[in-house]
Amino acid sequence: MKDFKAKEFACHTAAMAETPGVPEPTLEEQIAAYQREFQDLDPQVEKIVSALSRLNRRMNVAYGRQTADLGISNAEWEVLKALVLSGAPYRMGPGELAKRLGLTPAAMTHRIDRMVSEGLVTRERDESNRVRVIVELTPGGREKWLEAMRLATVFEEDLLQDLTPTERAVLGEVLTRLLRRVEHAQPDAGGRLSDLD
Amino acid sequence: MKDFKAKEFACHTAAMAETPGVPEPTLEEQIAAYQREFQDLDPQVEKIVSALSRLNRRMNVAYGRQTADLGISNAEWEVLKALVLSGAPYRMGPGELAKRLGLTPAAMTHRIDRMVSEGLVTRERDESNRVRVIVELTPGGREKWLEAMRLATVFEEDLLQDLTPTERAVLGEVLTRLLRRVEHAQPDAGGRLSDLD
DNA sequence: CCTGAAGACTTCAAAGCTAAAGTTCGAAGC
DNA sequence: GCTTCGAACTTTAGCTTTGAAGTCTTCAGG
Repeated sequence: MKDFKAKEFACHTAAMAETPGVPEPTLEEQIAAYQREFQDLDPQVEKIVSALSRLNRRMNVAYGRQTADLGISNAEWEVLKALVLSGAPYRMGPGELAKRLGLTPAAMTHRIDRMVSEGLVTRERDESNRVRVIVELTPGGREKWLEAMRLATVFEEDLLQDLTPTERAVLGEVLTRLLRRVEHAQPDAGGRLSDLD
Repeated sequence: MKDFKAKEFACHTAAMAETPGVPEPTLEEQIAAYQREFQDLDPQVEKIVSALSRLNRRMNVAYGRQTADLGISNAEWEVLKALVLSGAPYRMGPGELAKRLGLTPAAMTHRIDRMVSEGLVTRERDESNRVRVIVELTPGGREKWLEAMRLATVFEEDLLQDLTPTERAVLGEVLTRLLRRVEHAQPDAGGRLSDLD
């Protein structure tokens, strides 16, 4: 099952000292700094963009901890997710997976290697077309995904807990609209850089 | 100035074919798949979370392209940003920078190496305390940041263009509230995984 | 002074990713 | 039937980042 690294940041080496000198700027402080250094900036726009970015980062950290607790990495969770969402027999080719996750086929090969050795998926040649390879989720892999999902949904519900039904509806609608806008302006690949839908 | 790689994804090798067989699921399709595979899931919550994540990814891709056009990487842009936001003489120590960006001191050392060789920053020992090192933004580095900022704000304004003033206000307020909630629940480090405030 | 301890970087080996060059299999021509 | 092209992985070389082990500097005792 691999060594399974601690996965908790901020511990680069044995001791890392809390560094009282670097208090990490709040969102408000940061926006003030932006305005100081770059005059023609709409603070409202910057607030939205910065909050969105920070929020996403925090969420990824939270997901990373949860999956780490389950003994899988965030990278592995992404693969499990793609396979589960593909439905039914939970099978995909490495190339298809690579495209879905936004990484190169080479990286996919290695990632699958690891996951096969951990029993999360199986890899075999398609006998009806021996150029193809089939990656299939194992029951254990599916169970891991379910456990991760249970943790994730609890976290997400908790995160949105204070929002009123109206706020939730508006937030969902507005974000979807923004997403459509970028996807339309940028129809190509999804690229890398933190996926985790 | 380095080779300066193409930086355009989706071109893993010479030809990459548009792959008509993998249409990339829409947000709606994906949520439907989630509900199929995981019954007790609130579709509204999932919609918000997924849209947020996808939106963030697209934005990072957009930022990456813009900075690439300027001849700097996204990683370098983050360093420039931290230095500019620190204000005044635009100086920070490598350790401080590392903490701010959420990477290890080792990675910071290498990143600074590259940026020094590209003339974006200078590195020298603090003569009053020779254990410390001072990284200082060069005028050229500051100019790069300004150019990147100009592009970024144009993109951001364009992204939010369709939102009414009310929607902008609500979105900013709600996102800030969510951010406060996670930051409170998770006061520690910011971790890695796509920064880009 | 000299020594020991702690702090702030840097160096080193290993992991994971990308780009580019194989490798293998299937399908279309001649 | 043999050859050539193309598709779908895999392998190789080079980078960036991490974790752990130095190196250098400062400071507190003895």
